[in-house]
Amino acid sequence: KKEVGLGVIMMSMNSKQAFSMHPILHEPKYTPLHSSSEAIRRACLPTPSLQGNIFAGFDETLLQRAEALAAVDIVSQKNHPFKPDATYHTMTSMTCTPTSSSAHLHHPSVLGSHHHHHHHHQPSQGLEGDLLDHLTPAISLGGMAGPDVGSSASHSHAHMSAINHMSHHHPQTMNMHPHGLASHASLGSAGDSEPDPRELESFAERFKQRRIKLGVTQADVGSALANLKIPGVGCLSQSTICRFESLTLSHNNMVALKPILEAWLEEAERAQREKMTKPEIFSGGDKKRKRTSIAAPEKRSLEAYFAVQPRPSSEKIAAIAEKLDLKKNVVRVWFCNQRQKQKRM
DNA sequence: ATGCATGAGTT
DNA sequence: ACTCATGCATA
Repeated sequence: KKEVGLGVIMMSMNSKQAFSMHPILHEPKYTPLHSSSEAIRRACLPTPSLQGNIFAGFDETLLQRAEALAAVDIVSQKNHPFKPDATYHTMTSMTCTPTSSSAHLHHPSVLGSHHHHHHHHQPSQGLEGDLLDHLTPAISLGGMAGPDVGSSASHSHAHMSAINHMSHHHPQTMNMHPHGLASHASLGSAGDSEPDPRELESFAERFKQRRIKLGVTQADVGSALANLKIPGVGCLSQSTICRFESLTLSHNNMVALKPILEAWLEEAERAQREKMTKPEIFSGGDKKRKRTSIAAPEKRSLEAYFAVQPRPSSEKIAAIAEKLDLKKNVVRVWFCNQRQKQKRM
């Protein structure tokens, strides 16, 4: 896999923007593909095909039932005086974050690739699914302490990450390629990879432990990645580092990030002396985005709907939104995020 | 540590 | 309009 193949692969794929990216800054990208197997995953999920038919007919009924289910406990009074949702985005102007200087450089994705077929979990039903399972408590290392580490927390930087991305081919048809990232050590196997969750799990744990030992915060790691100058890698947020450590990322995402964080770790340990904080470039004021908060009762209803139909149609979303007095977009995004959540490791 | 959101790339 | 990788804002 590796880059060589890339060109070829890309071309074969769809033409379009194989090399997409922005003109200028761009980044090389190699890793590829992701999975595609969305379809596969879907198939694995419970209630595959039937849903369509069944639900199609009873839609409304089901919705009501789901809601009733969800409302069971709240039944009586549930009037919310104020509006639950409020999507206030305050970000007026501009779209992107101001901070980063440059215009946009987005290019996101790192991704990984492929495979997957893991089917996991049980979607719904049990309801919620709350996830917090893991063992590790929270640690929260509050301060870090370490060497210098600026700790400063705030940095802003917008996004710039850039890692690579690619595309892939048709979902079901093929599997694509592997990502090129290195890593595969063992076993050879033909080409690619082994996703091995075990190793990822142990690496994540080791990573966290060594990071703490170095006295570096998750945010510091994220911004320090840019200093590594790895081809398409820019910095990452504290959120992403946190998710990596707690394994709350998709398997592909974990696989793609591992080599990067591994590289940082080595470098950081080698140069234990200065890693510095990034110069924060703050550009002045920004407008902060306000986070929408969905109230508990509404959330319960959404969960009930999700258990019945994780992928509601646009019309259903609209109906749900109206019923719960939430904006349609908020409901749509909630479902997207919920689906993404069940795919995490 | 997580909830809600954005955006590129696909479908 | 969706999926995925990510991030800001926040609990």
